[in-house]
Amino acid sequence: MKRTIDRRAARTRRALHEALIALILRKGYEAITIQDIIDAADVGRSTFYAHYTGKEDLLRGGFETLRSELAGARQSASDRRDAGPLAFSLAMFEHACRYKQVYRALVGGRGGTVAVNEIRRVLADLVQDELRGAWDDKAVSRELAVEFVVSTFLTVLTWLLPRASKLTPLEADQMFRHLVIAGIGSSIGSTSRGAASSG
Amino acid sequence: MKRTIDRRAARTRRALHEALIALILRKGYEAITIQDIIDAADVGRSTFYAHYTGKEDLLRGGFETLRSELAGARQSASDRRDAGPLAFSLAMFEHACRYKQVYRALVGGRGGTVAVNEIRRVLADLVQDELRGAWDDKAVSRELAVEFVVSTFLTVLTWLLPRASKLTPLEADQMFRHLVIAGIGSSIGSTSRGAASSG
DNA sequence: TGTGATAGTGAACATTATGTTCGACATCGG
DNA sequence: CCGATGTCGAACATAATGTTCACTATCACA
Repeated sequence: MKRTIDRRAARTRRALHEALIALILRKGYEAITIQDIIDAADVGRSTFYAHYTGKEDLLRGGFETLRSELAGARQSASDRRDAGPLAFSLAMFEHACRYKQVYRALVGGRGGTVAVNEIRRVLADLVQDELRGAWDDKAVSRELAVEFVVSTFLTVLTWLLPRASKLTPLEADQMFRHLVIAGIGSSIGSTSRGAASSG
Repeated sequence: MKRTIDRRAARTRRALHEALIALILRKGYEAITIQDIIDAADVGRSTFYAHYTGKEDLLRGGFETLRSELAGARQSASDRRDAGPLAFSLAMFEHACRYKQVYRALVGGRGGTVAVNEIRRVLADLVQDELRGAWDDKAVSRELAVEFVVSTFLTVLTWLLPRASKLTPLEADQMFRHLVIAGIGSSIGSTSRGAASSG
């Protein structure tokens, strides 16, 4: 079988991904058509479909790099032992800060669904790893906790992106951790019955 | 001007909404075309566009009833004063439980984006109301807190729906409150830093 | 019950995007 | 150099969208 990828194929794929990003920045994900992409990438129509099944497929492919970057960041963080649990978050906020433009274009518009779902999956895998072996709760299953962590992260991220003029990744990370670990119980004065009284 | 809606118009709109729900249950939101809808509703094509700008618009319209139902439920709950803050959640879980089929079809598939966003908006308004006047936190703004509550609610809901064979709305509500108010701090070695190093 | 206003019909049309096919050509790796 | 593989690009089939228009049905109201 073929082990190494043909240069031409690699070139084509790279061109397509770059074109996609450029287009996302220019007009947002949703408005992009296949025609736009292959024009920008200077690639034949049939060639496109030889590689990807559609816009969505192409976008998804672009997240492989993110996945490995994050995995690496998390690894080194947990090696240094300076981040405690949820070590991924700071790395992710930093990543988002660096590629802010792309993130905003992806997450902002409502076309972001595909992208957000993909990010969600990448994160879910990471969090799953981190919570493994350190879970002790009768009220909430670990699966749900993973979803909770991921969705809170994304909430903070998408809330931040349109306003992230001066917020540093570190501050963002602190807000995230505050919410995820302590909830908002300390911030609403009212006493709630039965809510936090599990155990 | 016209205050009361013409019977014919009302009839048409109702037919369209019913058709949409039926179709959502049968084949999922995303796969539905305008043609499907007007066939099922037995309505002329031009008539459809005289009332709605598209599928999405039609769907959105259907949430007006949800909005008022929830507002009512929340009102009576806060009248009885038996729910503390976040009074909406139990009502919403009950609503979701009653219309489980529809919710599953809407939230489950990835076509659910439009629906989920709409639910998100309805909820955000409610939560906004409930958190008004009772917010005291330096670390997290109220706006973000609203987003946090809503997204946590939706996380619990979407996590529950595919498995909600035996969960009661009350139990769901407790999980939700636990997460939102106390976070997961008590379940992981929150301040410890060795907890996550599983490898 | 008649009448003007309003709503609905449905086929035709323009438009836009998708995804496939195929013969000819280019480039790769060996 | 050669066979395998990738690319081109135009043509095609398909499918959905949204608009138009002349005609018909129904409504609200006097």
